[in-house]
Amino acid sequence: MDKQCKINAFRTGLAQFVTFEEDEWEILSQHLSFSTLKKKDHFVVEGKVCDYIGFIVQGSARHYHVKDGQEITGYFYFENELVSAYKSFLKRVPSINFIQALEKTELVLIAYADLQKMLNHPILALKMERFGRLVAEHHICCYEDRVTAFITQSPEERYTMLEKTAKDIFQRVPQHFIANFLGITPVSLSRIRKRTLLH
Amino acid sequence: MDKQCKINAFRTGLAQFVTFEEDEWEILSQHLSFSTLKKKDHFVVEGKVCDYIGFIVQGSARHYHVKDGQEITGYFYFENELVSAYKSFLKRVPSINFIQALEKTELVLIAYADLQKMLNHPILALKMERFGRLVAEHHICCYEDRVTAFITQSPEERYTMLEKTAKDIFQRVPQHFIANFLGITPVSLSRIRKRTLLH
DNA sequence: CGAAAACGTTAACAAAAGATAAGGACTTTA
DNA sequence: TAAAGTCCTTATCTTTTGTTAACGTTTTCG
Repeated sequence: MDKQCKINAFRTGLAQFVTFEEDEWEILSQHLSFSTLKKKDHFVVEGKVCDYIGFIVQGSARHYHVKDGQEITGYFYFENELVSAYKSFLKRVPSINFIQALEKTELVLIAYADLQKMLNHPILALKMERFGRLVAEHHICCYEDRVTAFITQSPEERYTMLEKTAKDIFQRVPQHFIANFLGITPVSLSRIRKRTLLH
Repeated sequence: MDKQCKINAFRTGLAQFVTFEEDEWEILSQHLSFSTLKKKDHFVVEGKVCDYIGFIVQGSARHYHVKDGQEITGYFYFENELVSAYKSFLKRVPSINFIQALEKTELVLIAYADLQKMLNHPILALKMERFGRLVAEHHICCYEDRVTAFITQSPEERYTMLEKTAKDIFQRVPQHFIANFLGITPVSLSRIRKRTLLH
């Protein structure tokens, strides 16, 4: 996949937050880099500071923790979404988790240092601040829903909801990752699926 | 409690995100309003759009959902913290939960319309965008930890962690609210406490 | 002050989830 | 292509949690 194609996809994807004018885009696009992850390559590893925000042009990834030698998947990322270990990226602290490609994945990257430059660039600053704010606000809304689900719903209800709102995820992601995402074990998810099939 | 005292507390509290210069503060402070909630007064109710972000000068509040006629407490707010139903506030949609004062609570408020004015004010815009971004980023980091706890920890581990990192909460908040916050029933929390006392 | 409400604990039972292991189907890869 | 690995299901057993209800204490409020 060539760079221009990736850049175009990125620009289109950003439009849900902010639209950049030609002169702005000129500058911004000079601060981008590109990456292709093979399946199982890592975008971030535990213990290292995450230096990039990535935009997924094609492919997917998962976010996971290692606890007692076991991997626990906490989140998925798909096309046209931003991916990063935000706390690590924003606070410059070592990541407590991994982010790994689920398949061959094409990314557009913004490095932390470049982002800071743009936030201090006279022409770009205001729009970049707004962009950052809107992205962060978007994530807050997603997180609100996710925490609400853990607080107010049973595992079975969370499964049913996921099945209703993002059925395709079951075609793209191994079921035991989804179980982790729902906060239960793979065995338990298998039981819930059987149980809910028979009403 | 008089206004000037509240304004000062607010300015100090904001310093963790952004510091405003005199001329900026001059403008910003004209867009503030003030409120005192009695115990059990609501800051937001389900079904209504949340029109304010509040800064708690004194007091505390809880965030709760009503499901099957039962209240489920999802979060607490204390002094020097911002409180709002963010998704409702940011996206202008009806809130799906309530926010209620746990005791007499003194607030400094920013109305949505005023915030928008400031975000478009030539002098304030950049700093307000940054302020908004940093607040949102701060919340993202909090949410990351909270979701991680649900994914990787058992209820007992979440209780132990809370007891270690925020012991004072048990003195300020009824235990059955904390149970909800941990994602379990009050009866279950009572059992966990007994169990963990005997090592 | 006194009645009502709120709160935490405990008990008993049912339901659900975790842990472990085994088996079969499907992929990957050497 | 054969072997190894991955993945999902199922079964069994244990542990934990949910549900409901009762009890005593404390707090709230008319």
